[in-house]
Amino acid sequence: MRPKQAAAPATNADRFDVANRLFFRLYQSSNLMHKNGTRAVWGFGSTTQQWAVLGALARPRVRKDGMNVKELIAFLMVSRQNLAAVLDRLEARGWIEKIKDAADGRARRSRLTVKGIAIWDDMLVAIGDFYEAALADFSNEEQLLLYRMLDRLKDGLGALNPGDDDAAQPDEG
Amino acid sequence: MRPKQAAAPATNADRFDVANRLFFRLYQSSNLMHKNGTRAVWGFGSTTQQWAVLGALARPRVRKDGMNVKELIAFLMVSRQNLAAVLDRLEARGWIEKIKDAADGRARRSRLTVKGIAIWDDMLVAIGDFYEAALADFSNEEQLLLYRMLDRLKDGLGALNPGDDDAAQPDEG
DNA sequence: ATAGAAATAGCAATGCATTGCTATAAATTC
DNA sequence: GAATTTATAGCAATGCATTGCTATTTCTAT
Repeated sequence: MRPKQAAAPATNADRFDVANRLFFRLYQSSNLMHKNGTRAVWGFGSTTQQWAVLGALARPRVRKDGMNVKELIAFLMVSRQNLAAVLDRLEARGWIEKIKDAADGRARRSRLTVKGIAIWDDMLVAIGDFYEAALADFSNEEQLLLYRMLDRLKDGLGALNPGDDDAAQPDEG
Repeated sequence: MRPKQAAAPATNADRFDVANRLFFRLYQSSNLMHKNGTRAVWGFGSTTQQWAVLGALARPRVRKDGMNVKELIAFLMVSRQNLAAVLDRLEARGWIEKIKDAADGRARRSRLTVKGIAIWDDMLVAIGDFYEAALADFSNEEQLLLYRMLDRLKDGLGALNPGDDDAAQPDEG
């Protein structure tokens, strides 16, 4: 049973093979990002996951009032239990503080402290160097293209969630 | 202060922002891959990392004689200690066995058992479905493009390793 | 006011991933 | 033959990430 067209369409095996390599590269890239990224900010006592949280809280629109746990979970797409541990470490180090939400008595907002802001500003230099080195082989256009494809991949992977219909897309400013 | 050219060249801030979003999407995609991928093979009692090891050992060229720890570390790009724990779990479940290397008395080769091969064949169906669903929004050409970009990203991230000069690239057949 | 939903906190377990250290056995090199 | 390197194993610690469960406080809807 041959394909009808001579243009050599991808077989199921071909498709599986490409997808397999794709996700394997995702797995390897993620591990390397965490390993070498953590090394890049090791001098500050931080890790990649902590820098993700700090980066979320440092955004201009939320820097003043912080974010509550629900917002951070939606933004970072991690579990509540995982996030709580990271927030506890950041709080213990004095980089963030938990304040009561003025509007909602149940909620507590995590906000950068003065110390946290200072550390973050220093870390930004190391993070910038890390980005530059890791993406040295990519042009600006390619970086944008890769970002957009990873964004779609994230959406494709997120759509597989059974219950999580609240996959709201917070802005990223 | 306006840009000199009307073509709006990328500023340093633009470059940082794109890189920042790119790695954030990598972080999110990886988390989702592990979470939903593990759900996809949960019925078999497996996880994504275990399926990566099984997939490595199931390749035609190594299926008969297996791989030793050093080869697996180079292939999967994980630490020795992490791999040992995963291999122990697979061995305890009877999916792999550790045999003595005929050529090198120090080395032990991890090889799929008959049971492991049977489970892997079943898992392949679930994995194929997972791939299809996660990449439903991508054409064949886009999947190939994304794979190639992730491959380069992996290389860029791997080049940041201080000591690891043995970043040999094993084939993937 | 009462019931239900939502936001947080905590306990417990499993698995992944890293680093650092030591020890043993076998191969290689000199 | 002796010294070094290589491959594996084990112990210990830290951090990330998930799931499942319960409890408390507060807000909202009836």
